[in-house]
Amino acid sequence: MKFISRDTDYTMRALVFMASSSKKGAKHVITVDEIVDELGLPKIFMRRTLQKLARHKILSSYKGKEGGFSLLKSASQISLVDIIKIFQGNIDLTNCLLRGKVCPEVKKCPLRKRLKKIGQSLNKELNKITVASLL
Amino acid sequence: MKFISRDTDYTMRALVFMASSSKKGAKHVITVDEIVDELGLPKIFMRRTLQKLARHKILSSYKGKEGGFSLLKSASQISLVDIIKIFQGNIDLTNCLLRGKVCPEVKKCPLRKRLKKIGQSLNKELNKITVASLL
DNA sequence: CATTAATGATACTATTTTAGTATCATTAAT
DNA sequence: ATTAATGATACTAAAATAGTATCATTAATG
Ligand code: FES
Ligand code: FES
Repeated sequence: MKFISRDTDYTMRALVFMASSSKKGAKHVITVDEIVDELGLPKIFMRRTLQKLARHKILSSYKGKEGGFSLLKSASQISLVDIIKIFQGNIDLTNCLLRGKVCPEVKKCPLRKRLKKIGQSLNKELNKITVASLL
Repeated sequence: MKFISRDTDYTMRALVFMASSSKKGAKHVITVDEIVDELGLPKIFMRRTLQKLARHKILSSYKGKEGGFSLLKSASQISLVDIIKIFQGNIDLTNCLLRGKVCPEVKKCPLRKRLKKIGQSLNKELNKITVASLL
């Protein structure tokens, strides 16, 4: 069962790379070319995912010559669950079984409540995995 | 983000139906037709999933006239996680990010360890959701 | 101010996975 | 022998994922 999509995966690697190279005091504006050369990822694909991160205010982007991307949030404020949400939507287990007949009173449904709880704790745990914690 | 596939979903509903009708003391061999009529599910699809459950020793099956399926395991011994595993494979979060460069020593990888732990507790929780608990 | 090198936006194609169907073989009751 | 069920497997359709192509916009810089 696949839990993490390619976008999420590549993105996390790119973010770790960006964080580590800006930590080293190097320039913190990095181009897509630099990232994909370093990590061996498909360029056009990566461009699209980084653009999305910029729209979500995780990165800033700079157009034109000498442009590129830089971290907008700090590495400790970007967690795995943020990235999963952006590319894969909310982690929500309650989408759910037994519709209709078996469970007519959705609001009272005990299964739903339990799944919700499980989902919440999963979110919480994944939220602790930040880019900073991977450096 | 979809966590539960159609097979898993339909199957859980079918199992709850089967468990509840055998609980009522009614006959416990039930045909696919009865299940899909009751729950409004696609028949041929359902046949295939129930056959798979039989192969996995969750159901027994009886061929021929008057045949059908019955629960082999008791409702309290069938959990959501069992069914997810059958149709969707293991719930495994460690498939994982940062291959190659960033994380050369796979065995020592702290991220991997943390994801593994999270996956284990998720499994544990989903394991508590049994068919019996949904009756 | 033209050139160059970057991202922004969006449409397109290919691949893989999921969902669902069709069919024939086998089995057991009557 | 007939009928009504599952077993096995191949097939098709639809949706999601992965990846590409292209043109527009922007900013540096000689
Ligand atoms: S099981 Fe789905 S609403 Fe209760
Ligand atoms: S992050 Fe994948 S092995 Fe460590």
